Amino acid sequence: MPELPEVEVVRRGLSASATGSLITSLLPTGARTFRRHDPALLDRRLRGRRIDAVDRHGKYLLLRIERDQTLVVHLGMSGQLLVAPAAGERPRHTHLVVGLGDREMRFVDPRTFGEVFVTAGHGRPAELAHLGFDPLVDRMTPVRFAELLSGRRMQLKPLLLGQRLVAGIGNIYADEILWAAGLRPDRLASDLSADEVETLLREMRALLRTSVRLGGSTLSDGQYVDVAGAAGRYQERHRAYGREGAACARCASPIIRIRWGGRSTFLCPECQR
DNA sequence: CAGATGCCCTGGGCGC
DNA sequence: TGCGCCCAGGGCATCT
Repeated sequence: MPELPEVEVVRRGLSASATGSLITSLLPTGARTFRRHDPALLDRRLRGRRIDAVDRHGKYLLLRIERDQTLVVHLGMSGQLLVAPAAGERPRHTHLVVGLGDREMRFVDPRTFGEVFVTAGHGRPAELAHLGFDPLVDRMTPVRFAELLSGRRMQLKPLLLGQRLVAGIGNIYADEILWAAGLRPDRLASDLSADEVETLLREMRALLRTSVRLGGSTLSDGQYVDVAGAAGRYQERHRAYGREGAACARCASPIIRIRWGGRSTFLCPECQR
């Protein structure tokens, strides 16, 4: 489940290995991967051009291509971007191959929740206009964050997951951030004190940064890996997600799991308030 | 407009 | 060993 830290680790890997590379071919094969436009557009807009830079907003990767094009990639639930020698065998569920001379970038996505599209310009794509701020890229002050929260009579977890307020947080990091901030997932955003708002913002940034530093979270399904195929280590630092029945690292009470909005939520019922 | 629900999809784990 | 079932959940459409 690639969320912001995992996508950032992929971004760094791509930035290091693909920046400056010439796109020599494009082979889009996955029908569901290309749902915004005709996949033939990729070849017309990108072939023969270089990759200038790799940016990210929330869970979206933004590959900046010469002559004002952006290749947007969302990994969805099971997507991987792998850079490998072009000679090697491609994994099952490879839906796009971007030729980079004697290497290639492969978009692999068994569950096809991911998406790829091309858009004009090097700013924030219009398709991503609905996204909120990125906690590691955009400037955000506690005062401004408090303003954004004060108008929302929404519970914290669905608000963090919604992408409209803040972009990049999914189910794992929502639970981890709320545990770190000591806040219950069903607290209303508009009811937080100034101190709680500040704690939430601080813990969100610190935790996401630490996860990036440790290479993100690779769960037991081994689904998430970086561009070279290596797993992350942040799952060893999880304090709530996936820890039903384990002792809370802060108060030693058992972590509980509840079904909420059709998905799992892990929390400490004692010290998250 | 917030909030709930269902759908898309495959692989892995589990019970029998 | 095999089969059916359930679960993982991001984003979006649809409805109230």
